[in-house]
Amino acid sequence: MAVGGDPDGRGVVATANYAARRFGVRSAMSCAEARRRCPDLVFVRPDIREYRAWSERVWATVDVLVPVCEPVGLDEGYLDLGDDDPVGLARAVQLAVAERVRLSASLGVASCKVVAKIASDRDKPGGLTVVSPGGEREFLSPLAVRLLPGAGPRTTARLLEAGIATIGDLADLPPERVAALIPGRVGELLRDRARGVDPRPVMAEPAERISVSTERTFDRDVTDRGELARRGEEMAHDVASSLARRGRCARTVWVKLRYGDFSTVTRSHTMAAATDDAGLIWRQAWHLLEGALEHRPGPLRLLGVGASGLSEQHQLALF
DNA sequence: TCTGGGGTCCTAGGACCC
DNA sequence: TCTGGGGTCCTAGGACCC
Repeated sequence: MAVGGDPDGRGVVATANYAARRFGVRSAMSCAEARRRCPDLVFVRPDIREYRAWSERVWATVDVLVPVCEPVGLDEGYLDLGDDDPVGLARAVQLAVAERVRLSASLGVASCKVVAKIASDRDKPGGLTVVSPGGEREFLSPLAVRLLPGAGPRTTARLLEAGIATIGDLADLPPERVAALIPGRVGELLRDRARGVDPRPVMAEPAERISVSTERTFDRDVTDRGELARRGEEMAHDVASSLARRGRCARTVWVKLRYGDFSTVTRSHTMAAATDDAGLIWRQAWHLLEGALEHRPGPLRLLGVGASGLSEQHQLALF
């Protein structure tokens, strides 16, 4: 079974059960490819409300045992287990979630986020992997560099080309070679992480949102301006209601265009004052869209509308 | 009928300001 | 008689995460 988008259209796999994974079905794979690999695959559309409800049940259970929790998305997160008996507390969390929510949880216990996350992935489903303080390098060293959070497909390809295959290889690299391979702060960050160095604390408070957006991949590439206008205006309204729901206004409006060849263009405009008005957001977005299409015409596979530069909503005084 | 959707962070150049 | 330096904002693109 796979959960994801339209298997007869342009959908991708969001996740798949272990039976499907044995056929090579993976997250982010196109549904068409997944079906080729596993012809009897059953496709299910996602039900985000259901997942949210289950997620809340899990976190309500965890919060009772661990006061400082940082959810990441719906289905994972970091817990500050303290110094007293972190492994005992981890077992208690696992047990409570199994008994009260009837879900299994995979946990990793370690001295920092990056090691804990990698450890949590080592034994699924339902495992618990402990990395003792001081054992970080030894634990990370033999693992594939792709497993390091922050080393995505691009970076991993570059590293592999240079003969760096494991996290240990990256950890042992002299700084000049890291800088040549992955310039800027990203390279330093990844090498630190490869050495088990990660100063990020567990955040008890969710971060302020800094942008809202919506985008749609069309069933077929769209050239017709009228259709683009209809779809775009809907999206502008969705963005405006998302802002209003959060009590926010935005100063920057942007559009995203993806052409038939998958190349992607963005255009943004920053206004003098922030707004949550759907009509105003749409007028800005349409202007940007027309400009982009004038610069590069062609059928669009995807259109997106977004807003950033968020501030608190405020009502101007009338008197 | 290959390649989703909602996000964050980083980079880099140009404008602008003191 | 060349063309400072540092900081911030804006824009566009890219990499990454769940």
